[in-house]
Amino acid sequence: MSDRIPNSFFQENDALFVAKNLLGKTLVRQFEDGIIKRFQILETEAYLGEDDLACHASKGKTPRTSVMYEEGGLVYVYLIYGMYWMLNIVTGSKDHPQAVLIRGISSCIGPGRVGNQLKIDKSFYGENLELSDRIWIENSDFSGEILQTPRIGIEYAGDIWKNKPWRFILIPD
DNA sequence: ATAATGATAGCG
DNA sequence: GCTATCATTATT
Repeated sequence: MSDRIPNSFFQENDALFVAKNLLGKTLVRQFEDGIIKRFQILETEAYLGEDDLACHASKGKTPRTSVMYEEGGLVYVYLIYGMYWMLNIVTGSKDHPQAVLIRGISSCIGPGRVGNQLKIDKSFYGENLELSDRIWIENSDFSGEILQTPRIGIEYAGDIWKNKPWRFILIPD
C-alpha cells in the first residue's frame, strides 16, 4: 500500500510550500536489516535560497551546499556541532537552492534526534527520494492543527530572516 | 548554564 | 595550514 511521493512534487514547489505540506506525511526508512519503519512528519522548517541568510546556500555553492542546487527530491544532510546529522529535503528546480529541514517525527522531536533515530549519516547526501530503497516519503491522510513560528537556532541570520515564520508544526488531533 | 565533538568556510 | 562557528542535545 505504498504511495511514494514523486520527485516532481518537490521540484514543482518551493521549500515553503513543501515544508507546510510535508506535515502529516509518512517518512519511511528501510534499515540495513530490512526492517521498514514509518514515521509521521510533525515539524519542518523551510530554507529558501541564497538571499535567506539562514540558509546554508547564502554562502554560495560549496561542496556542502551543492546538492541544494540540484533539482528537488534529493536528500541534503550535514553534521552539526560535531554530533548530529540534520535531514533535509531539497526542493525547487535546478539552481534554485532550497531545502526543508525535518525537525520532528512521530517518535521524536528535534532534528538531531530524528537523524539519530533514522540512522542518518553522510552516505545519505544526495539520496534520491523517488528511487532510494532506504528512505522515501509517502502520501497519507491526517488531521490536526498547523502552527507556524520563526525558525530555531539561527540567531546569526539577522532580524529579517531570523523572524520569518518558516517553521511548521503539526499538532495531531 | 554549559560541555560535548568534528566538519566547514574563511582567511592566510 | 589555522580557527571560529555551528539549522543541537544531554546533563548539571
